[in-house]
Amino acid sequence: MAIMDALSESAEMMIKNINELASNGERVRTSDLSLKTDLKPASVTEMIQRLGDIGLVDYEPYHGVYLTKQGQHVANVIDHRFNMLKRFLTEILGVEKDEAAEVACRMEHILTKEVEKKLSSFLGIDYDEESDLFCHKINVETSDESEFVSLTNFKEGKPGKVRIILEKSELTDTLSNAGLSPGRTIIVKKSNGEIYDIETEHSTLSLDSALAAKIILQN
Amino acid sequence: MAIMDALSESAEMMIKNINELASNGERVRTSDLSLKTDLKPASVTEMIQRLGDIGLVDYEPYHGVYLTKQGQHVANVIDHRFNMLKRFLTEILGVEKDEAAEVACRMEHILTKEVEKKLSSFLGIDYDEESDLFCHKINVETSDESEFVSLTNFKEGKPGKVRIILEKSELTDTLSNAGLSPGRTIIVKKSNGEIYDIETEHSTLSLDSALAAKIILQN
DNA sequence: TATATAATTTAGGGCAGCCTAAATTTGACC
DNA sequence: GGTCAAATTTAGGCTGCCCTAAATTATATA
Repeated sequence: MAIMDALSESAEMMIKNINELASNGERVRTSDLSLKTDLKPASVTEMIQRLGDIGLVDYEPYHGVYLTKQGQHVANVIDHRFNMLKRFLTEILGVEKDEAAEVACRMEHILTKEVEKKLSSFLGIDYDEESDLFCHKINVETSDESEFVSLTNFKEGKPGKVRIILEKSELTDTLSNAGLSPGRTIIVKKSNGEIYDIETEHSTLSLDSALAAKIILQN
Repeated sequence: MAIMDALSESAEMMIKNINELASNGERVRTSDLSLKTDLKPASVTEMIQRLGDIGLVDYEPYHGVYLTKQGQHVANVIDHRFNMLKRFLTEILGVEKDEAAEVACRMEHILTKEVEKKLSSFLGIDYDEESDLFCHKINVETSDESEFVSLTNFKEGKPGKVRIILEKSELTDTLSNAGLSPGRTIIVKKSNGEIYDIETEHSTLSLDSALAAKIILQN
């Protein structure tokens, strides 16, 4: 982990891009990295030489690079962090896909291992302490069919399942009694951005936007 | 907002620190900024000169700086982002306070306005579109007494109120029936990191850590 | 296999952000 | 009001990361 702490955002991005271009077993070429990173070839060369010096890539002049075991580990960690952050931004916050990807791409270099673990468990991903990696299960449950969005962003008229309730007031019990609790299915009947009319399995109710924002649904 | 996009992390940090040292109406001195930022005085001078050039601070050589209206706005935005991020990290993810502050301090420079808004509404903070500021209410509800942490991190023997349940299986109803649902008070009787023995208002039960991690409590 | 072209690297330059060391200015005290 | 210590700025250097232009190497093709 001391490895990761010493890497700059630029260095990590290069490793990430090498990993993404390394589909087959062949070395990744400077020109391909240049295209993907929007850096000039000379800048790519400079960076991969530096990465070679610290043992993260195997660099053969004029013939490209591949990730070493160490480099692969870094790539895996970054990849996992990116996926988690993007999922959080889109599914929980309701940020639009492209912007979520951009922001996640900046944030991925900042996360600590601790925050990574917590976010992981928040999103319901298992972490394997042994291998120090938890990349395997990340995409299993993620289908475009089923997205998590806040009630304020949820499509009207369609049934949605309540997945998360972020509640700080005493209204919680009221909501639960009305059928609005994790696991229940509800329908957003009507909304004007201020007030949200909800139909639950055995009741109807209205919420203000502040409260609605705290309820996360899955379609 | 185009202003914020052009600022480096270093520049934003300097503005943030100037703001924090500007308790009274006096100019903030180079030496104080040097101490607070862990930069050498010469480096501080260099940065505040640059900030002066772009109109974010009023810089008088040998006499320190204060934030201009524009600079104050930047400081407010950063401050708000920091508070939101720290709250999210501690209350929602259960990250320890100091680490949360460190990570939030890095992330605050990356957030876009869009993500800022979404996170804001996720945390239940109102955003005033008119003034383009939403800093006023951020600290109102934040008391050190009352923190949100996952059940796996919750102190044993102390009562806690269930605030969030992240549940993906059919166990939700069973938990609800047993008294473990948002709004209910429970006590973590005993845990070994694997199994958590819980006492609810009208029942007792055991959870595995995977499930326990999905339950967020407030003390 | 010689050569033209494409790919890559080297050389050298710029900028941001840090540093140290050497001026410079301020302000307090006699 | 002069002097001296402390605070501040200037000067100049270094590194990371980016660039362009020139040199070098690889390779495809005649």
